[in-house]
Amino acid sequence: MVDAAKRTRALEPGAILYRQGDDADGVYCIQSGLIGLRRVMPSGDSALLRLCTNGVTVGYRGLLSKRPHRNTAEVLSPSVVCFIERSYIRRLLEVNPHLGERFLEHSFSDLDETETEHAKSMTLSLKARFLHVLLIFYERQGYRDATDNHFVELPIQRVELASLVGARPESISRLVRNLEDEGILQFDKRRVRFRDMDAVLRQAGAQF
Amino acid sequence: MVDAAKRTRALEPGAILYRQGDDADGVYCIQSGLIGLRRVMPSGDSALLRLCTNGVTVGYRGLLSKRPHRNTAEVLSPSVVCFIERSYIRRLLEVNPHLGERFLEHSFSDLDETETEHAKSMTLSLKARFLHVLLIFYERQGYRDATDNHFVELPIQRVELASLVGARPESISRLVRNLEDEGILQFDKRRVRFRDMDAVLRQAGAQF
DNA sequence: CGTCTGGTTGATCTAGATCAACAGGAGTGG
DNA sequence: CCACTCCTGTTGATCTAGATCAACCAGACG
Repeated sequence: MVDAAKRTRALEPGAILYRQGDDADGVYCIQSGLIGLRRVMPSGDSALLRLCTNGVTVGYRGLLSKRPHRNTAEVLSPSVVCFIERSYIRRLLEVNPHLGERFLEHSFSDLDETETEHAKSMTLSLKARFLHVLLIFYERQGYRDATDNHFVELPIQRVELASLVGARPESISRLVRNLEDEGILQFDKRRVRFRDMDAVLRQAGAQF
Repeated sequence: MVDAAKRTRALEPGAILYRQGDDADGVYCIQSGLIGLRRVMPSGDSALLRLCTNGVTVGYRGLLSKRPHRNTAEVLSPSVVCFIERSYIRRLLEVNPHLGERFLEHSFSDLDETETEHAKSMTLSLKARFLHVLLIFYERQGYRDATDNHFVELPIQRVELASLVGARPESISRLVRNLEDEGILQFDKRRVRFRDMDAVLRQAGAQF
């Protein structure tokens, strides 16, 4: 019964959970890894709207609003994802009226995040926004080495990084170069070292 | 009883329903007019995130999530607004469990709108975004004259128009001039005439 | 009248886009 | 093992949308 309703899979980057425009047939609970929600515009270019990690559920909006998914959910780094069927969610909702509130909270937090991102994209420079995403990754995945230096391994490619802040990959390249020249960051492939955390916080607009 | 819990007022532009950071003490139901939700960034500059009109309720997120309001709700054109007290909403929620779902739907639609705006701000040009807001106003308030020309009366000032698309007022001025020179729009103070609706739709990115 | 507020205009500057070339792997296939 | 192509990222040269700064203008209003 539960076996039929729940399915857990390991997925590689590039895999698609659902596509913008599809009807929702369940929700996806992210056990580990990184999922990106992407919106493709009629013009053809796309924006990476949100990143989702451990413990986050995606696809619930399409399901509960009974409308097609507005975004495409795409695996960005190797992930383990649990799919839960529509019918099973329905039963859960009947049995546990509390669950509805949980979804409401989830929706509120998504709304918060999206509003904040939108406000930032309207007011902050590319540099500030880029530093902001680096800091978010650092918060989630960051670590320190023996000599207490701050590091993160970025889980996504440059193109995705660019699409996340609404820029072109070339601009990210140049920005990275500047930041290295300023001596506040150091990049080695996907590994980032924060050489001057204060400068980073300052230039990010210091909302941390 | 109800008199104490509900209060309807007429408000002039500039009035504030609640401020970003305030605790929520109720929700505001907009009977008529135009309310803007604004986010002020730590840097000091602000973005107009959303416009709300007839029949829309604002402030419910702060109330239901028991967190301070994230945005400031400000009257943009003369409005009639009904305030409903927290305690009253609570009672309604107990009596009518259906109301929770209504809020969930509302949150979903806010989320939809914000995501779409965010995606647009990341991919579309200022011109396209500006035309888009003009079209939204036209959808809501537009009319036609005797000879079937399309018109709207913009309910807000240039500064707000600018803040809505994340631009400076000067840029809006110049953009308006261009659009007039191209002959697709004509502005007289706050009245806009659509001289070539097809061109407008085309240049807006045609998501209508 | 002056002063204020909202809007326009001009001159200039710059962040970021665009276009094009190139470089380093990582496969893949002979 | 080498040659080939694909894929991601970097770099250079150039272009342009939009910001910035400053002046100015018209209407409202005391």
